[in-house]
Amino acid sequence: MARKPPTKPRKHASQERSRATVDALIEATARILVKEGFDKASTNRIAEVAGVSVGSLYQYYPGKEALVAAVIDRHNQDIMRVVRSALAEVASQPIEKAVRRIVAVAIEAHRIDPRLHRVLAEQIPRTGRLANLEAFNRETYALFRAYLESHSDELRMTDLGLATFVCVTTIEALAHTAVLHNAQKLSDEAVKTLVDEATRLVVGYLK
Amino acid sequence: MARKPPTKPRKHASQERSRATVDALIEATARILVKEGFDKASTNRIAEVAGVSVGSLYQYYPGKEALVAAVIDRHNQDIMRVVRSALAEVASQPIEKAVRRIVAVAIEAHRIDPRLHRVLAEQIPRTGRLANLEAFNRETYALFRAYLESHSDELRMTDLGLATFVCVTTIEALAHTAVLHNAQKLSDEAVKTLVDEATRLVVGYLK
DNA sequence: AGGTAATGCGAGCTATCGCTCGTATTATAT
DNA sequence: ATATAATACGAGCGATAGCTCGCATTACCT
Repeated sequence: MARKPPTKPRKHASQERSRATVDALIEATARILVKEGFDKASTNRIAEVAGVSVGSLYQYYPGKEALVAAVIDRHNQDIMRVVRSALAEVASQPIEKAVRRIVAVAIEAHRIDPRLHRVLAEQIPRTGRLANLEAFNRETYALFRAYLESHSDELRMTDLGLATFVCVTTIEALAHTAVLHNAQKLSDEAVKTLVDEATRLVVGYLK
Repeated sequence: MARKPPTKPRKHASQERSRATVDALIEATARILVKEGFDKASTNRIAEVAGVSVGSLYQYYPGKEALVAAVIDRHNQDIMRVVRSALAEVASQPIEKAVRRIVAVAIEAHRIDPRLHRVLAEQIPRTGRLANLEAFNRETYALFRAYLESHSDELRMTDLGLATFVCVTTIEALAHTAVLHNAQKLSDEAVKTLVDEATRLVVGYLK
């Protein structure tokens, strides 16, 4: 199988100057990924775009995979912020209303910088996906499952783990596919119908 | 954005000797993808593993992307053979029975050489996915939609295009995720429950 | 002010990649 | 048997990648 290059930062930048450098590197990586594609994201090019030398780059990151991982991380945090707050806000609502909101948020989340999201979705498998995406998924699973548990009286199933798997996978796939592969399906009107459909699908399954 | 390298074969091999060469190249590409990862699949390495010279490789393919595309093609044809026959066999059955079978087949299809499937799923975006995966999806969509049309009296929705999108996306995502990310969920028993759940999900949505 | 640590620099080494091209080998046709 | 086309070979070229290292610059401390 494939090897796994290191993705951890090297030196933890302490002064402010260096933090600016690190930011510039991550930002440059994101820009290149979006505007030039993964293959052009060489360490030399990243450093150039960031207005920083390769040497400095290697002081903070062991290679380009680590930079990409950092970008993924930042993006995931943006997404998780939205997801977390939505699931908190919805905790005490009945299933129908809650699911509808969750579906809407899933679509919203995929629309955070969708061009970056697309490139990352394509490239995540090639990077240290373990820590990043897996952690992201675990948290989503945990949050959703917690919701189901606290509303188990409204449900008809016993295996909440399985139910979580089915719901999260379904919602994520619908949002993902709609946003990334069917850009035209995204007039506000179309989003509304999609939310309706997905909600019916999931709610019908749950109760 | 990124450019798109050519993926069409060059010379159409006519003699038998050359067809053997082409086969060896494709087979070697698949083996390397599975056992060493996408990054190691250089043209030099592919030729080496195939027991063929680089020169010969470039007589038939313009580059490694084309080889990968060929592997994808072969794999997709394997899958589509299964999917097509299942959808034909199911054409006259009622929704419940048909969906159950389709879900089972989706899982089966994902279990055709799953290690190869995984690498391809990861790498398809980087290749000429247009012709390959898009064509595959179009056919799946068309086949499934045809089924829905001929059973529209059992359904309660009007927009069959949307329904197809929802069903195909959902079934594919559940099968894909279960097979690729949750290998342990795949005891025969677990597959059975998963099929049950997915069937309930989709059938409940359709009628 | 002077000293030390942190940060930044970038020419350039090595490795590897994609790919070509002149040549050798094998098949087919007559 | 000879000619012609098809196929195979692989050394090696130019490009580019990842990465290091010795040196320059800037910040911090007392």
